Amino acid sequence: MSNRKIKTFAPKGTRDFLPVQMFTRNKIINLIKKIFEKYGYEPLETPSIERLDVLTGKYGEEGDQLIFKILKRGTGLDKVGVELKEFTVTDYKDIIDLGLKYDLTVPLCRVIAMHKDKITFPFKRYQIQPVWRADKPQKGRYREFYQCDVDVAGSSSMLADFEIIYMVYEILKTLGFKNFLIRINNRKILNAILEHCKIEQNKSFFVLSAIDKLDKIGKKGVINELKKKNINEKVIDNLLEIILLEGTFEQKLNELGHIFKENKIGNEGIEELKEIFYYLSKTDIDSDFYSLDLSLSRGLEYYTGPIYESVVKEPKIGSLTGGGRYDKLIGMFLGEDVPATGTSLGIERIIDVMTELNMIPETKTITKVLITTFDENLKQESINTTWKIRNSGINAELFFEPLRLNKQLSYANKKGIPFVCIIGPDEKKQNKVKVKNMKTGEEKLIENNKIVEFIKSITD
RNA sequence: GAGGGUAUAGUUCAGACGGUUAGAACGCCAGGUUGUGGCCCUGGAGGUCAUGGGUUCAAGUCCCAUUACCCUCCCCA
Repeated sequence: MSNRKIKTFAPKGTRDFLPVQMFTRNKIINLIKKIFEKYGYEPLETPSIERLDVLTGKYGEEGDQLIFKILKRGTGLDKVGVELKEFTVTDYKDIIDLGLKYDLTVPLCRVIAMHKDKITFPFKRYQIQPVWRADKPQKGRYREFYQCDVDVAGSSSMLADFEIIYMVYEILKTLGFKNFLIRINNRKILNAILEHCKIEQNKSFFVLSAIDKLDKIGKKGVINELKKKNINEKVIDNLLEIILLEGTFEQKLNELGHIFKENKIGNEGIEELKEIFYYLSKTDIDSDFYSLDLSLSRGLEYYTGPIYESVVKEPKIGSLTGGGRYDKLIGMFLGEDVPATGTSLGIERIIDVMTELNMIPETKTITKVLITTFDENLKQESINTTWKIRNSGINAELFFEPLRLNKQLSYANKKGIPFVCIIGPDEKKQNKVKVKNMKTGEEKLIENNKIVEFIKSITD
């Protein structure tokens, strides 16, 4: 053995998930999967890596920079000691051809374009996989994290958007969230507002991202931000007056209707939201859980219609889920537009928030029984009993080394295994197994041929 | 891309003005109990004080650089 140690640290923005953490992760993921499947959504997985041109140009300039890019084989740049004389990169494609996937929506679009003949539309799929962002990590933000997407492609119906929003509600509710808000808006309405306020196309991105910060930096903050971008004060006033419209969604939408008058895009957006809100109002969801929020814009460039995200007030961590309609994105791969809508659930953030709010009871182990090994002579007895219990479908662990009993019991105790089987000479003589309840300390001698039945009865 | 913080045992952290064998808690190992865990008691292992350089008679402590991680902004799940 070498006494040299490799310094251990996880790369920034990444984490190891130890068994105790995996239990809660799996629990949450399984619950989410079950709900997706209940609504008729089916699983999909795609590779970690994609061709770079599949990824770029979908997330905006900022997003493109955050894609992890992979050095092409054969550039020589991955070798040490090789002189690369007069090596000039004129195009990143010369040295990079692949990237790690940045989200699950773009790969979905690629899949739809590639396998259109095998897919029945509307295509309702869910996908739970890690994605990577070359970001600077901070609270609630990682460089490798799981996303969990549900989308429906091939339907323009607002029922699809409504169904997605309802699923988000059901998932958060089922996970135990009490206070959250699903904010809903529409890109068409935002575009109409920008048009109405006569904001130039090239400034629309800045304006939208400033407005999006409304609940974070307040009205004054937004005004400052917009002034910095040389937006005329009159325009700012006009803009904020609309964004800050008050009242129920109906009142807001009607007011927007008056403002837009003949604006076709704007009116389309209004009609879409009216439909979604109508469906929502007919459900069991308390209206406190969703609202029309005209300041919501969402960063990704590809959204074309209704957009939505869910947030919690405490702790401050950004959004838990986010999504919207993207009717043009698949067309970038296929050549013909396929309407689509969907959302992404941030599993990491959901878990972080649930942990911070103490919403997750700790699971120490999922093993129900430890079978101790008394000595070499009785080893086979323990093996037999272990397999008998396992074959009945109960999680059981066999202690391999015939160490002193206190070691074996201490192990069960530390791991939190609730029951222990002891098979020593006394038990063997009587053809019995001693079963100890680690919580109460109670012990019972059970007939060998009744052991499975007994374990079943106490572990249910 | 801009700014701030931190780096000492497996882990979380102490180490006033630089001064002799670097500490605690938890965890780990052994024993107290060779058929009984948790609690308690006793003992033990474990640190080139992130790396490299500098100042000094003397550096974990002061200075510089490097690296890593954390946090804030931008942006996002």
